[in-house]
Order: sequence, then C-alpha cells, then structure tokens
Amino acid sequence: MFIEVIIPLALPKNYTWAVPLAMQSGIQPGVRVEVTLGNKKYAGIVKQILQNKPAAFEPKEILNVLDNEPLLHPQQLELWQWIAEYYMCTEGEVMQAAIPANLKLSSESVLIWNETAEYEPSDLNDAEYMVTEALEMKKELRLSEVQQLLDSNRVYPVIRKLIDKNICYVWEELKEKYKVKTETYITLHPDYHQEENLAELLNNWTSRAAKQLELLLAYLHLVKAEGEVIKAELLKKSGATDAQLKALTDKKILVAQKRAKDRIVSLPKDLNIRFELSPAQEIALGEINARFEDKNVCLLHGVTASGKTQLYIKLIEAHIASGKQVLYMLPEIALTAQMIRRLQQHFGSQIAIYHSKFNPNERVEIWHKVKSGEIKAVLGARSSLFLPFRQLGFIIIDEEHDASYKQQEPAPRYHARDAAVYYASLFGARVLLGSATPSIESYYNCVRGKYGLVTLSERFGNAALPEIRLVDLTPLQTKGKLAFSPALLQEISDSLVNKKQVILFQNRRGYAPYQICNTCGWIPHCKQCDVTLTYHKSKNKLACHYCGTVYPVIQTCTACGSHNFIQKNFGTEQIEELLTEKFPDAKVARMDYDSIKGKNDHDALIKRFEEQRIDILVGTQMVVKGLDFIHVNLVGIIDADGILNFTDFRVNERAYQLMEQVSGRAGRKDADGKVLIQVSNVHHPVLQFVKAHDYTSLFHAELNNRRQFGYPPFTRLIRVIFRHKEKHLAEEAANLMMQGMKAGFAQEMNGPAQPVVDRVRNQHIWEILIKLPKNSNRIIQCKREIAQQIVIIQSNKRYRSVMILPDVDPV
DNA sequence: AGCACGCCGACT
DNA sequence: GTCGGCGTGCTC
Repeated sequence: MFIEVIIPLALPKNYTWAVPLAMQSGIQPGVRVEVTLGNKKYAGIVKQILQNKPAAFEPKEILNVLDNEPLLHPQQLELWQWIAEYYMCTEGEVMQAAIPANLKLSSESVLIWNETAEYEPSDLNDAEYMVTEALEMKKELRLSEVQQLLDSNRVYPVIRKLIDKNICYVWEELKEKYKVKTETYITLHPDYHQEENLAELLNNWTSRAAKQLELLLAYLHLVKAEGEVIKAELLKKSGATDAQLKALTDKKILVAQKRAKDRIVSLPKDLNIRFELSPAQEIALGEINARFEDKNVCLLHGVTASGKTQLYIKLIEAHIASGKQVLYMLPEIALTAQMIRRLQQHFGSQIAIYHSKFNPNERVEIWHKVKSGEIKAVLGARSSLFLPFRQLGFIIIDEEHDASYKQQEPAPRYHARDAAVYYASLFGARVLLGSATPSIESYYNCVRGKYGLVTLSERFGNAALPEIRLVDLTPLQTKGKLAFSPALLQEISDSLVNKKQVILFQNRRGYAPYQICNTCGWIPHCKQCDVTLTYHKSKNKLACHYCGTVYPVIQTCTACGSHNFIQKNFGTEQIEELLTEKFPDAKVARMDYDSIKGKNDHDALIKRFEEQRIDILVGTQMVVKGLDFIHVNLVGIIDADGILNFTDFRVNERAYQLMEQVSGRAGRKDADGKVLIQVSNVHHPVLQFVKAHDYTSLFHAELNNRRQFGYPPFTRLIRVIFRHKEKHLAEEAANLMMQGMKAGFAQEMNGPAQPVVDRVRNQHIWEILIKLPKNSNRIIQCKREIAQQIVIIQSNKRYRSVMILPDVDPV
C-alpha cells in the first residue's frame, strides 16, 4: 500500500510513502502519519491511497499512524486542494495555515548518551567537553538544551564530532504538543461510603494527625455543599498541604483521581435574551430566505446600524435548528468582546470563538469539537474557514468588503470570502455576505444575477443616517496643513457641552508622518525600506511603518548639517495632543496600533468609551470596524485628501467604504449624528456619493471606470511579485517572465513596474500585473504558464535567490 | 523548511 | 595549512 502525504512545508509536490502491512488497516485519507523526510520527522496528512507503486523511486515506509480517525473530513482536503491550485501555492502551505500549531508536529533531535563510550577528554575541545559532561550526567539532551548550553544556534558541528567519536547518537523525537488539561478530584474511599464506617473512623481518630482530620472534615463539608470536590479547591479552602492530603489517600480514606478538563468554557445561554425584529428586518429576513430558494449566495446590503447582527442571529438559529453547522466570519479586528458577548448570550455552548488570540491548546479542542459536530456555530476570523466542519449549512461573511479577508503574507494568499463561497458549494451550504458598503465585485455579482441581493435601507429604531458636511480646507491652509478647522472645533465643543461623544478619524499613526529639513528639504528615510520615517513623540523615536524598525530622532540633517527640522502633517498621536490642549476638560483617548499593545487593550478601550469615560476618541482604521456606540453624535475625518489620493484602481471604492463606515459610527440610536469631512479637494466625485449616502451611484460610476480600464469585476488580476536585495536581479527576473510569456499573453501583461514603495526590509520589489478576461480556461492556462516560467527562471542559478510570488486576485 | 555538501577568506 | 562562512540541491 502506498499513500500520498501532505507535509506542512512548501514542497513543490506531495511525496509518496509505503505503508507496512501492520499499519494498513489504520490508513484513510485525513489521518496523520509519522514519516521521515530527509533527516527530520514530520506528521503529514494522508491525502489519498495510491494503487500502484511509483516507478521513479523507492518509497520509504511510514513510521506510524498517529490518529485513529481522520483529523478532517473529505471537504477540507478538497478545499485545500482548491486553494493550492487557485491561489498558486502548495498544499503544504495551505496545511500550515489550516491546522492548529499543536496538531503539526515536527521532530526534535535528542542526543542519547552512549553507555559504552570510551573517550579521551584531551581529544575534546571545550564545547565538545561541555556537552559530553552534561550528557554523561543526564543521559539525554535535546537539541534546544545543547543550544542553551553552548549559547549558540550552530551546534551541529559539535554534535557531528561527538557522534564520530562514538560518545552519543541522535534520535529524532516526534512530539505531540497538544496536552489534555487535567484536574484532580477527590472522593471518599469506598470503604467509608457506609455512614457507620465513616462515623467509626471519625470517632476513633487519635489525637495525632489533627491536620488530617481537619482536612477530612473540610472535605466532607465541601462535598455536601457542592456535590463534588476538586483537589485544588479543597486545598485552598482548607489551607491544607499536598502532603496532608497524600497521607489521607495513602491511608485509603480519600481517593484522588485525574480526569480531562475542557479548556473551552462558554458562557451559559442567557434565556432571557429575546428580541423582536423590526418590520424592515422581518421583510429583509423573508427576502433572504426567498433568495436562497434559487441562489446559494446572497448579499445583504444594509446601511450602518440597520441591525444586520440581529438578522444573522435569527438565521443562525434556524440553521442550527435544522441540524446544520454555521460559520460566522468577521474581520479579526471586529471580533470585539462586545460582539462575542452578544453571540454567546444567544448560543451558549453551541457557539465557539476562533481567532489568532486563542492559545494553541484551545484551538485543538475547538478543532475536535467542530469535527465531531458538538459545536454548532463558530464565530471567527479568516482562518476559521479551515475548521473541520462536518455538516456545514450556512456561512455568514460580515463586512464582506473588508480587505483583511485576503491573506497577504505568507502563502496561501487566499481570499476567505471567495474561498468560503467555494467551500460552501462542497456542502451545498448557503452563503450570506453582509456589508453597508459592499465590494464592487460582490454587488456586480448581484446585478448580473449570480448572487441574490437584499437591501436594508433603514437604520434600526428609525434613526436617521448622519448628516455629512464637507469642510473646505483650501482657504484655511495659508501656513501649511491644519489639523482642525474652526467648524470642527465648534462641533466638538457643542458635542462636549451636550455630553455626547466624538470620534475623530485620522489614517496615520504616530506624531508626524515625516520630518523635513527646513534648510535643504532632506527627509529621513528608513534604511531598509523606501519610506519616510514617522516621528513618535511619546517614545521620542522615528519609526518605519513598513518594517517596524525604530531609529533615534535625527537632530542633524545628514545632507546639509542643519539642525532645523520641521514636522509635516499629523498623526493620531499629535491629534490627541492638540485636542488635550484645545479641550483641557475633555477626556481624550487614542485607538491605534501603538496604543493597543496587549491582548485586552482593545476591548478595555472600547469598554471605557462605551461607559462614556472617554469623550473624544482619536483613531486610525481601527475605529471603523463594527463598533457600536450609542452616545456618539459627531464623527470628524481630519484629512480626507489622504484617503482620496492613493494610486490604486480601488481608491474610490476604498475611500467610499472608509468614509461611509466611519460616518456610520455617528448617531446610531435616536440622536442625530453629524459627520464633518475636512478636505481640500472638495469636488472629488466620491465625496458627493458619501454626502448623499448613495452607494448605488458610487457603484455605477465605479463600474464604468472598471469597464473602461479593464479592471475587476470585468477582468481577473494576477500579480507576480519579484523580490531581491539586488534591484537589478529582481528586475531582470521580471523581464524574463515578461519575455517568456509574450507569446501567449502579450495583450494581458503589464509591467514590470516598481510599486509605490519599492523597497521593504532591504528587498527591492518589481511587479507584473496580468489582466485576464473572465474566461476560466484562459486563466488556468495563464497560471500554468506562470508556474512554468518560475521553474525556468529559477533554473538559472543567477535568479535562484529571487523570490517570485504569484498573487491571485490581489487587493 | 532543514540540512548536507562544497567551494573560498581569516586564523592557530 | 584548517575552520567556518553561506550558496546550491535534495528530501518520497
């Protein structure tokens, strides 16, 4: 028997192993097997059983079958294969992204002391002697311990010497990292289950071991009160020690037993949570169900604060009731405690949360419970798509326009929304996309009848959409950029007087986006990236927002030696500072990547804002995503020009989404909301759409642009990225691909060109953009051609080290 | 991804 | 002369 196995590495293809007769009965697709590859061991996943022995090589035998039952269902393996093909990566890379870290095992080398070793200490150098000494004492050393001992990562030469000298040998140990969490519970020994036996024991207790008697009484008390007794709790409540308890168990009075304990504890379902849908929501719900009669995918276009979440809850309930599982995806950042609490109150232990903040052991437990079907619904970020659902009936992709559904780095560069639509088809499941500002692609799919469309144009509770005012900065900008126009200051002050809250949006972190030498115009740049450094006042450092490197503040201009720097533009940090100056009585807080360091900072800040312990919140993108604050009546966009002046074909779409979503934070309940947009380019067409909250007009205008310039949704894009620390090597490799594909794809190829930021972490970047007609054969052909070109280019050793990365459907 | 093999500079 | 740097090739 031979099997094709997926190894969690970027191997160009899957490898084949032989299965010894004794292990054959345990083999089926989806189980993990222990295999040797080179001189490491891995846990790979069986993809399929092969009928014939491969002719080209002699397969090695697998070492072990690691699971009694498959780790996943056939649909997951199918999804992996689809993602690998569609997004041009290996199945191993998909496996890396899909499986929780603690289910991926790889071996660690363990040095084993050779008992029969004979050696001359004088033959050994210092390092060898140190390791030998430690080995003789401990008999076993893992690679990491040797590294620690020698304070070096390059220990292999030393180990080689020791093996040569017969002092030790190496064993590759494959370790299961997942640990079952256990707790010890205490029961009374069966001898004392009879009342009279127990009474006798207590009555005849000698004066010695008073502490043990005390402990025993504490136990009896606790068991009466709680029904069962956990060791840790008993020791804590009685103040007894481990030794005293051990004495009682040794005397066979008490019994201590271990049992597995779930890490996943969910809130109990709150049965009092009942809510009624508004008439508009009822209608929308009916329409969604009607669309699902003949379409598998439906887009719910609901304005901000229209109560989409309530609709989701009703739909999830219905699907669970029909015995199916549900996946509810949100962008990572929108998975706030607020949201999680809301869902857990409705679904209790039926729902699990899954995102990057969960620890590896918890993820394994969720994995198994989803696989068994015990968990009915998952609320998660992008990666929750890979959970092993058994009977998936329904997927919700909320904020479907959000670009963070597309994974950028590393491979697989998949789009969770698009992959979800394919995944659902494997189960015959329905997909609901939700957004107040749908992506042009999804809305177009509705317009041409591929997806169903349901519109919810009324805010919940009949709240009005916020009034939007443009503030023209041009006449105000006599001496450089201005953070606050008088109009904005007035509105903020009004809000504060009325005890309302304010959100200010500025899409730049730090204090000043760049410093410039006032004498010669020189601007400090990152040494590794082609970007200006942002000044962070609180840390008094310059930071590169691309690679994260921090530099000391530059006092002297490198170009002219002058000490006269001025700061240009505003980051959130400076906005916050200026606000504190202008409104000394207001409580101001900042929400951006720098102020949200710890895992709970984000939730804590939201909570403080919710409780009105903050009056003005300044933030970047982070304030946009799905936050629901009822006391906000003013939203200010400090610098709309910064949003409108990108050079991407999606600028208009993005700018609209951003501004409409930020605006949506205002006036979510009864209060009138107001939005002030500060901008120099007042006549930018997108602003008119934002002002009128007119998504459909934006859509049609944008669709015309896309048609005219041949962009999605009328074409499919594949971007090929070339990266190398030598600029000309990356460029040459890109040119080679242009040449190589000219014959078949001359019309569709664009470039090579350098992106706006053409160097990141010392890597120069060149890109080719291919615009393909929506003809699936042609697209498949093109992908095949790209893959071939990569092989050809890299067979030339000059370009071996150039990174060539295909990115399908780039965002 | 490791890791071995193999070819060129700073040291006992 | 050797140790050790990392470029290149292979793993069923």
